[in-house]
Amino acid sequence: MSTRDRMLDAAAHVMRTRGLANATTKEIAKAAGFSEAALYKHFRDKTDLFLAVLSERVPSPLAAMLGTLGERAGKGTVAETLTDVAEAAIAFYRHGFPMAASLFAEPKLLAAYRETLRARDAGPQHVTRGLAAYLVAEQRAGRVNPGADPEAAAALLIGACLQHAFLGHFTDLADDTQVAVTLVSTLIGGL
Amino acid sequence: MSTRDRMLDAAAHVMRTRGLANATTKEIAKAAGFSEAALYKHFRDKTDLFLAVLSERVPSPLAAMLGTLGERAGKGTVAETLTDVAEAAIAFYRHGFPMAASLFAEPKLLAAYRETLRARDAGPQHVTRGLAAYLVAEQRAGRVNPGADPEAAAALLIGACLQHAFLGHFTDLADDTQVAVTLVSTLIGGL
DNA sequence: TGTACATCAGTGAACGCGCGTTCACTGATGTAC
DNA sequence: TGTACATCAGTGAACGCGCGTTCACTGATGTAC
Repeated sequence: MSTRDRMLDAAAHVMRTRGLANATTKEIAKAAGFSEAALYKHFRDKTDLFLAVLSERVPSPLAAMLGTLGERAGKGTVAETLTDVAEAAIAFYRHGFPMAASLFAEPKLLAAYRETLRARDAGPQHVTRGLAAYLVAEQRAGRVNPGADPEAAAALLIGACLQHAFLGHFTDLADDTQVAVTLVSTLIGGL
Repeated sequence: MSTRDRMLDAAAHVMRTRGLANATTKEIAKAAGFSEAALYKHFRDKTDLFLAVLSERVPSPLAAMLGTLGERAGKGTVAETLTDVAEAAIAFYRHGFPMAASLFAEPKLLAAYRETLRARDAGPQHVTRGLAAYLVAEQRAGRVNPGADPEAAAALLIGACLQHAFLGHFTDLADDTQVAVTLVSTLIGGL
């Protein structure tokens, strides 16, 4: 593994475990096993390092899953597919939440990150959008109530997953799989 | 307004506009119109000041609304009540999100805040719980499908509101009222 | 093969700066007699 | 009413510290002839 990669891993680790405010060059260098000066051979400054971490160490298994979601339209039951999506979303948000939330402490870093997301045509809104596309396909296949609003339905499910992941950082919570199943069946059944 | 109140207002304002990382004693004192030294006549240290802001300047109109929700059971339509709740939740989360999220940059501050919430028996999980209680009442009144899971339904709606407020900090979004109405009708109708 | 030089990843020590915090102080207001 | 003192909110200037960043340097590796 390259020096740069080790630095990115170390930075991501420190950011996650100690928080953005305590992710100092000293801490990151120590965790990576290099001198602070070495950081500046690979990154222009600390902001450059943080943006690289955000771009290269905040993977999107969720986006990957949503990409293949189109192929699942019409296969299995809708409930099964939605439950898989919900479980993936919960796991993804739980892991990513602290780092993403941290950015709100540094508006300039947040703005810079928002800009790189925009350039890559990525961002949090694409999760809901991907799920909505799947629901549209299932609607066409007659497996989802034609009167339902796919965007809203996707927002309900993904939002509940985001909140569940968030609450996990405040209280001990019920089993994730259980939660995913219950959310999906309630969403499908209506009130 | 007392000096202390002006300091709390100033601190809250700086935290919101400049971010937690830039909410220095110098900035806060300047915004309040006092010297930095004066801050230390009213708060033991910076952490004490921040915790006071969190306790006294993060109001819970949402909690207040949820408190009176019990009285609305059986009155108006369920959809109307849920839409009101959704609108209030969106407004509340949009305003409070940046400050709450910031805390994840300072795990020690987050832990201290979590502790004060615990002591007051408050916290983010109470929003969903309050809404769930209302839904249970409506179920008893036969105005909500008895097969629905109230906790899950509340989590879907509140979660979608939280996510919508969060996304508002990333992209321009549709009108809040419109969103609230669509979410509620989709939740009620099912898939 | 040996020698002289170039390259380059990484370092230890120092830098200036802005931070949170404390200090001795001021000046206005209240109080006793 | 005047005088002497106590109280107390607030200040300007200074403090030590840890931060991000830079500097001159080292020592290993590659290359030319």
